[in-house]
Amino acid sequence: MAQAYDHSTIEKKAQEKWAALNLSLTDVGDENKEPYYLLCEFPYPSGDLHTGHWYAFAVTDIYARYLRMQGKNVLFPIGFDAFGLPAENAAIRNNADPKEWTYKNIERMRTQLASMGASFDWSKEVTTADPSYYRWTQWLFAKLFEHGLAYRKEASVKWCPKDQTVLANEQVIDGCCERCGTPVEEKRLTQWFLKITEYAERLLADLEPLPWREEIKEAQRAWIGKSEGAYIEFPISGREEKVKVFTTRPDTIYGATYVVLAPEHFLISTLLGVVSNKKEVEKYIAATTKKTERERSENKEKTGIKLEGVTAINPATKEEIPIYIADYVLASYGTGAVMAVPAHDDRDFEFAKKFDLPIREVIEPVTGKPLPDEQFRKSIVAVVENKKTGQILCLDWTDEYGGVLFIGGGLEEGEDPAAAAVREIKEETGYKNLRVLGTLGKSHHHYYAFSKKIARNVEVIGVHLELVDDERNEPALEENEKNRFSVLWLTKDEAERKVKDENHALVFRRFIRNKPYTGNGILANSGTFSGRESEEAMADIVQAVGGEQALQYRLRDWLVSRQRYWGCPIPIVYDPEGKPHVVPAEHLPWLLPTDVNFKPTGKAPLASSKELRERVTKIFGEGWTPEYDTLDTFVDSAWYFMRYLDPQDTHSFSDVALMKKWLPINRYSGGSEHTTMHLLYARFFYKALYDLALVPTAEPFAERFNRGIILGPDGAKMSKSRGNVVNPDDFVAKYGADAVRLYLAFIGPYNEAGSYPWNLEGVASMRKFLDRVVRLFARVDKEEMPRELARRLAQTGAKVGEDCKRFKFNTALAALMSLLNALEKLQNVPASALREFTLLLAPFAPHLSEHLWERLGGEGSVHQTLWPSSDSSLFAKNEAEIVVQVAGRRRGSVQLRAEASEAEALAEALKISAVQNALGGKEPSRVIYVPGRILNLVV
RNA sequence: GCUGGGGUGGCGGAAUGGUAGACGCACAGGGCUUAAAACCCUGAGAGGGCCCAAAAAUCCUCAUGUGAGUUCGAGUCUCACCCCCAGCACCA
Repeated sequence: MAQAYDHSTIEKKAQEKWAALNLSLTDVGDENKEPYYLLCEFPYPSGDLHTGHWYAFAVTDIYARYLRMQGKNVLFPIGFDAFGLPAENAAIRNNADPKEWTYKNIERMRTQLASMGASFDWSKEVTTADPSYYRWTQWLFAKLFEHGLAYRKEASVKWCPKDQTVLANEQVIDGCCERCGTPVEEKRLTQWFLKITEYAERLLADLEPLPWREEIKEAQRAWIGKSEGAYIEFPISGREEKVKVFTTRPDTIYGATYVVLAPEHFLISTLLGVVSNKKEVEKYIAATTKKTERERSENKEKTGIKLEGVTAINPATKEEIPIYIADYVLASYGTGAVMAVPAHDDRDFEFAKKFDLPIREVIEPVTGKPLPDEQFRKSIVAVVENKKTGQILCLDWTDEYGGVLFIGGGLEEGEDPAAAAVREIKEETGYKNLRVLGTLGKSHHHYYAFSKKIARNVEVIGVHLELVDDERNEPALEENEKNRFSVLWLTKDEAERKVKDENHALVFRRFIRNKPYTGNGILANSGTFSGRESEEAMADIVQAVGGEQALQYRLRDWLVSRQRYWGCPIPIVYDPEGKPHVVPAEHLPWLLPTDVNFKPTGKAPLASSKELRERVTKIFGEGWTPEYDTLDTFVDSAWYFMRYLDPQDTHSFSDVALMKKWLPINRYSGGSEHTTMHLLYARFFYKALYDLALVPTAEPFAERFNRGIILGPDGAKMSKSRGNVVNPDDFVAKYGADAVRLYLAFIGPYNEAGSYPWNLEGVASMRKFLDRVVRLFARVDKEEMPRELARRLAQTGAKVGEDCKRFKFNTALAALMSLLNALEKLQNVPASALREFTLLLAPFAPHLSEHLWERLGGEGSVHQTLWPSSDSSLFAKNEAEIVVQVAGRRRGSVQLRAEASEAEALAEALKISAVQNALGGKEPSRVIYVPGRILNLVV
């Protein structure tokens, strides 16, 4: 074999050595070294280590090893997120014990994780399915319950009919179960919730100062989904009840021409007594509640039904307006009821069109910015449609300020806008037969008419017309309008693209695209508020209609009940009256019973346990009953990083002093798929504990890095069905773990969530690099280190260190490769240079580096040695290549002393013939000189 | 649709406003070899000019999605547009 070393022997030996030296064992009480807590998301013990695991753990391990060489006391723990569905599903399939399945997998994964050379501190291992762990999950749940942060309510929940369980909102993707893809159903059950909504504002605000990548923060913000608005009550005519709505646009209330309730709205049952179309309404509600979430959102065609015989009163206009029920209003957001303003909301507009409801414009859009000395004028913009060809009539203005516009023109004193539109069209195009389809409310347009050199403030009325036939006269153009434009018929798409004028575009959008105006503007038809700016008047309007300013969040409380077996039992028992009580601490861990039937029956598996019922009776008395649900596994993983500090603690979930010392976590490395769920839950949980004075800081993670994903060699996501799954073990066997680590580090930047195809030649090329390193070591000699080489090593050391800090392992490795290229060119390779090279390589290829370290006669382990400190005097260069540019283009370069003066540099530069050529005999009019870098001669 | 992140060779990717394409893959030519593999050396963004001819060096032009702008100098900053990816999405 042409490989220069035997990786299996070397790797085995190195791992044994590290184990004997307790290399990755962290003394968390150490007071001498600076603590650094490096956390990886812990794996689910699915049984086999795949490429994703390697990418997650082996690459982060590089950083752990680097930090140790920086003299840091590094805590780099690992554990298993061991509760969850796959174990239970496997158990159902094989009629086995989920516990056995899980622990067998954990055993297997421990060996596999060790094989990558990851320097985890196994003494801190945590397994969420261990009673010694979940005892504290239960304890923490009890704390939340005692402080009102865990509560029970009957709620409409997402139910997966296949897995026979309730799901969290987050586990529903496009209306389907995240795990099995089955469309979810709605079910009303009494469930446990954690009050994450109470922390919405702080989860949002505390995100701001965190130095995380914007995409991570933005995803969390979107998930929390804050909006500012107001609650406003709409009285129901002749009744006590009121419809309370949430709106972000109280300024549009004068345009609210109906009210809509969600089908689940609590008022409906009362109102059903008085409506005259009770049967139809009930039918509609039955039909919509039967629909799955998916069906509701898939079919965006608006449906709904009017409540006949009852009306609401618009508190602003005092008008009676109809009440509808429609499933486009969500019961779970705001108040489950909305005031509909069809003129200024897309959804209400669509609904109003379908049910033929009045559309009242109360916002006049404003385009352009007010200018000094404006001339006021009234005008029209006419959008003429030829329904036969689907084209729109436009004018192409040929003068220099022109462009494509619709027909526009001034309104004569007292003239009807529609009539003015017809007149303008005739004058400018000659078309005779037009039908007016509709007109729009006013908008305002500020602009500067260059051709006339005046600023204008135009009040525009949009008119929509249809061309009846092609009959046409000569246009009746005024003298100054002749030859200044041509008539143009454009398709709708062309017209949309070519008509740039903002105000014209508004009219087009409204008539042709059938979209309402949803922006701000000047209030109209709004009583005493008419004429004011919509944004500015908002607060006054809320006050005038007796509303209250309010915030709403998209985030819902966290549903944590699961009707599954393999999870942490909820530590709750019910007294004979059915009131919940927490299981007292002395009875924790509240063990998961083993005498259960976990075949999916639609009932919680724990309900089949005789032992659990007897346990409750025995401890609490006759008539007491257990809670049968288990906790969402996201609860288990919301606090595991605290347990790592003190995993065997039997008195507390973690140690106060250690938490104070080690939290917040310095850097949390994980996958982008956990940005919204796990990361948000963990932040919430931590904040709740902070408020109970159980943890020392308000945020758990100082830094968060999302890594990317490794794709198959074909550039597609790895999947068994595609047959593009790469098994890292094959590569480890052939090229060694070090080569695989190197390849994953080199594949792309680790500090961003990109996606990188696995190159089948990649690992081999890394092995080639390592083989070259080994061959280089055969050429070691005792020469003194030349200064130039010492500098090169120092520079590389600094570069590699910097890149490691930024998780840019790809460029760190590139620097090492360049260094190797340079070393290979040397006649004599000094041992001291090889020693330093080994140190720089150690975090990346830990096994081989250990071997080479021994060959060089190094003491102890290379991984216990400090990173080479660089002598800063080495960085001072005495000579530098100065690039010479003429007018910003490179024309050559000169070698100069670093401190050379501009005059010296210029003199040298002028000797270059290419520079002379480019100057063309002229003297440079200006010289820019950046010492040590560049000399730019401007002609 | 909204929000965020991107767009650089055949590919993965590099570049504090200062030599664009580091480093590597794939590729081509050469060496070693009976031969192949392995290994080593060399080349390479595209185009052009120079030349009897070929090769190399040197030289010139064009090149970081498109178009404009700021600057002595732009992959990097500003504006507009196009495209890709991710998150959210009937959230009032």
